[in-house]
Amino acid sequence: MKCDYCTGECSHKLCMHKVPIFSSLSPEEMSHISSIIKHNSYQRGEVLFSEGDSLSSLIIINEGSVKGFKITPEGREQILHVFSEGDFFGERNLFGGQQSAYTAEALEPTKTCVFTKDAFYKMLFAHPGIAVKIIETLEDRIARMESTMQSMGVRSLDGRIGGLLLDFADKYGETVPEGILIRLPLSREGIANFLGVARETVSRKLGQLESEGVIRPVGNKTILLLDGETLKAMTGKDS
Amino acid sequence: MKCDYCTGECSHKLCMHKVPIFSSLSPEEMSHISSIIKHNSYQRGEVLFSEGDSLSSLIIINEGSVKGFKITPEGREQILHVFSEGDFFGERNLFGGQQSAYTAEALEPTKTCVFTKDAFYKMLFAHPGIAVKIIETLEDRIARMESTMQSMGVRSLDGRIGGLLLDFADKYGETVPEGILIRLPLSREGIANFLGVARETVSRKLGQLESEGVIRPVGNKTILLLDGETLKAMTGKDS
DNA sequence: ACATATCTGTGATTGTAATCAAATTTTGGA
DNA sequence: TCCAAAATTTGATTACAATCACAGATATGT
Repeated sequence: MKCDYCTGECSHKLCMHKVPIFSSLSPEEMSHISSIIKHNSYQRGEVLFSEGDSLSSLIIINEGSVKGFKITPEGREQILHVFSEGDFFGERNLFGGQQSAYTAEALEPTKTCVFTKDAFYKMLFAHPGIAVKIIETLEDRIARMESTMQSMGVRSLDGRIGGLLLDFADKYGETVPEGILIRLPLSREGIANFLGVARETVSRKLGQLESEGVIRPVGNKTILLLDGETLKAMTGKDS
Repeated sequence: MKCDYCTGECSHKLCMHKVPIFSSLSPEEMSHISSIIKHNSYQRGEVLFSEGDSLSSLIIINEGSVKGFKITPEGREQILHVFSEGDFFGERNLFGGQQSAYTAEALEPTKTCVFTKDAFYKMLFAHPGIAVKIIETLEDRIARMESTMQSMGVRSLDGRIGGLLLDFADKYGETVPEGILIRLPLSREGIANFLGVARETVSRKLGQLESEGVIRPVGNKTILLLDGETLKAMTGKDS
C-alpha cells in the first residue's frame, strides 16, 4: 500500500489514510491518532452490531463492505446503507444518538478501525477542521440517500432498478472501453431488499435491460453498463 | 414570543432562538450573529430555489414549512424532505456541494432566515461548538431519512402509509386524551408523492385505517391517531 | 357567508409485480 | 478440478395497486 504521507510502501496499513475526514491532518497528527485506534476483522455474514445495541464507537472501513439494515414486519430485510472502503458509520452513537438504528453485517471479508467515543471527542476538539470534514461527509451521505429515495420513489420498477444501478456505477463503477464496469456490492436479493421489491422481479427487470442492450451481466457480481444514457432517462438522473 | 435569553417578550423575532444549532451560544454571540442574518417571506407554493441552482446560503425556517422535491421521469414530484420550523437546509451548498439537488417550495406562508456562506464560515470557526451541533442535526436528518426509507421499503401499502403517519406523529403530533393529533404538513397528494404511490391509493388506505379504528381524519389536514400500536406493528417501528 | 377552485373519495377496469414452484447457473471450498 | 450449496432465472398464477372517470367534500378569498 502506498500513501501520501509515507515514503515508499506503508506497512502499518493505517486506515486513516483512506479516510477523507482525516485528510486535513499532518503526518504527526495522523500517527498520534492512529495509536489510539483499534482494529477488527469480520467474515462475510458476520454482524458488527445489531439494531438497538448501544455501542459508542465510530467505525471506519479499511477494507471490504458492510450493509446496514432493519427487519420489516413482513420479515424481509430493508437495507438502508451500503458502506465500503473509507466510509465510516456508527457515528450517530457518538453524537447524541442512543442506540443503533440498524444492524450492520459484513458483505465480504472486512477490516475496520474503531474509535472510542472519548478518543474521538478529544480529536474533534483538538482538530476543528475534522468537524467540517465530517459535515461534508454526512452531506455526501445525505445526498446518496436522497438519490436512493428518488430511485425508490420512481413508480416503474425498471426505473427504480436503473436508478440503483446508476448509484452503484457512481460509487463502484470503473470506466472501461465498452462502458462502466460495476462490481455490485449486493446480490440480486440484496438489491431487492434495498428497493423493497421481490428478488424475482429484480432478475426479470435486469434480464429485460440486458435484452434491450442497456447492460450486460458478467457473472452474478458484476454488471457492464453499456448505455448509461438510457438509464438516466428512465430515472430522471440526467441532470 | 418568549425566549430563554431575553427578559419578557422578544420583539426581534430572532429565528436563532428556535434553532438547536445555536443553542450553545451566549446572548451576546447570538445578537452579534443575528445582525448578519437576512430575512425572507414566501407564500404557499412559492419556490425558494430550484433543483440545479447554485445558491450559497444556509436557510433556516422561522415559521411555516417547506418541501424539497425532484421531478421523476414520469413527471411526478418525488418529495425528499419536509422541513419545518427550526429546520435548516441548503447547507450542502456551503460544504463542498455545488448545486441544489432539489427544488424547495413553501407548503404554507413561510418566513426564513438566511446566512451567507461567508458569515456562516466565520461563525463556524469562531464557535466550534456549533459544528458539533450541526453534526448532531444532520444525524437527526439522516435518522429521519432512514425512517422514511424504511417506510418506503415496506412492501404492503398500508405499512408504508402507516410508517409515514408515525414519522409525522413524531414530528408534528400533539398528545391529546384520545391519542395523537397530527397536523399533516402534506396533502393526500403530497403523501402520495412522498411515498411514490397514487393519490387514490392513499385515500383508500387511509379509509381502511379509519374503518379499522386506527385513525380518525379531522378535516383534510389533521388526523387523529387512535391506535399507534397497531401502526407500529404494521411498520416494524415498535422498537 | 358565499362561491369557486382545489382537493379528496369511490367505483370499474387494466396492468404490473408478488407469489409459488421448479430448473438452471454460479460460486466457493475440498 | 470437481462437487455441493447457494444464488439466480424462468414460468404460471394470483393479488394488488395504478389508472381512468366522476361525484362529493373542503378550503380559500372576497
